[in-house]
Amino acid sequence: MGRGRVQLKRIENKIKRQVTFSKRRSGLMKKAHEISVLCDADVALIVFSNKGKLCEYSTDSSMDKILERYESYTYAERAIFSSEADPQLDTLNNKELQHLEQQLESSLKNIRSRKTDLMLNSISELQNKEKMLKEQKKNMEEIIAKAKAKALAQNAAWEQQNRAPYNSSPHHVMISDSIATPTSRNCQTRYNAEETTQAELRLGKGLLPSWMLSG
Amino acid sequence: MGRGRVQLKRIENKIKRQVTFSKRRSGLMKKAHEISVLCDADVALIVFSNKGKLCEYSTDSSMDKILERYESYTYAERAIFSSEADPQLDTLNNKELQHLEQQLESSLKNIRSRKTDLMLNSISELQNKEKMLKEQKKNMEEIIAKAKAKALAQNAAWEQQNRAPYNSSPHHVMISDSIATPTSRNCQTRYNAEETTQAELRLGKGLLPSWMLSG
DNA sequence: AACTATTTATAAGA
DNA sequence: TTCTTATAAATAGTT
Repeated sequence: MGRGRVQLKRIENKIKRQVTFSKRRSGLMKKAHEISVLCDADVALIVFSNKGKLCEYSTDSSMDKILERYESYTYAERAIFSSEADPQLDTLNNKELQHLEQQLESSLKNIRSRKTDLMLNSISELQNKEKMLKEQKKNMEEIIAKAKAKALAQNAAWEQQNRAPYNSSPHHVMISDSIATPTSRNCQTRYNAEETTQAELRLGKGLLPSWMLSG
Repeated sequence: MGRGRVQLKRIENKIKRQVTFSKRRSGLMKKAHEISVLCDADVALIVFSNKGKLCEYSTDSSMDKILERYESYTYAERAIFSSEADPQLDTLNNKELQHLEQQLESSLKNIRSRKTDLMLNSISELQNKEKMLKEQKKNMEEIIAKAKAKALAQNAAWEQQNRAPYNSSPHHVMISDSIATPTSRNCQTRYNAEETTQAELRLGKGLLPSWMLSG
């Protein structure tokens, strides 16, 4: 009922899921109320959102009464099942379940840990690359500075040797154009980059990630 | 939703009521299932028909679990409300603990999700930086190449103007020394730096947030 | 939080 | 009950 067909599977987008939940919850509550009134039925509806928030609806005879009614209704079934079941088997099953739970938790832990490792490796590699590139950049800047100095010295020597200004001037201009201007532009962008890096390092070296505290 | 508008009041005609109940019950169950799947919610739906027949739906975590969860959830609330009257409530029982556990699990979920987000952001930022630095590097390489070409051209001009080899040679050597040789030398050191740095980073030395390593 | 194009649910009829 | 169909309602995507 909407602009697109809906696939019956978990909505992965968190925002979308939240919105859909909100809309459908109210729709569901409304329908629960309607069937309750129209058909004179006792309805109890309990919904825990993905985040653990509780929403409930119950016919005016109240939630507790309906749940009690439910319990008593299913009591017979339960009695049959529990009397049929061997008490020793029951215990074993419980233990088995506990064991299974622990195994699953352990697996989950491993998966999380591997995921984290992968991401950390990725970050570490990128940090290496950054460092490397910065070094290269620094070196090249030095080279450019040196070259510029040499060029200037060369021009000076040229002028001195020729003692005529008419042909030394073009050379000087050409070289400073090709070296000086781009260098200063690149210095600008470099400082920006360093600022962001410092912010990140502060995060990295910090004792406690502040976001953990905000829940 | 049908051929006529529906009044929200008990359907007096018994047959009609029965039919409507049957139709709406299945619709309600369907919707309960849908929100459960789409929004990853825990849903428990209990319907007693006018005649006392029980129909139920619950998310696969089972009716009992959800009802227990509901009890524990509301138990805490009740405990809080009556805590003024009863000072002995600080003893935590199973249900309270269960509720607490669920709340903590929910928080943990959020924290994990935010941690992942942060790491992904970090990776993305570093990738941007890498791109930027590579661009800068390329620019500088071009600049160096240009400068070198200029220098060579300048030397050629010098030689041509003076038509004497004795003073053109020193200039040429000087310039190629200041540009070509350092470039290759710096490439060498760069690779060394990369190797040692990577070893250090794998150990999480300094550059990595320490809290990430316990993962 | 509204809007609206669509899909879905369902009331009535068979 | 079940199927069909006209129509009311719900709602997905959008603003």
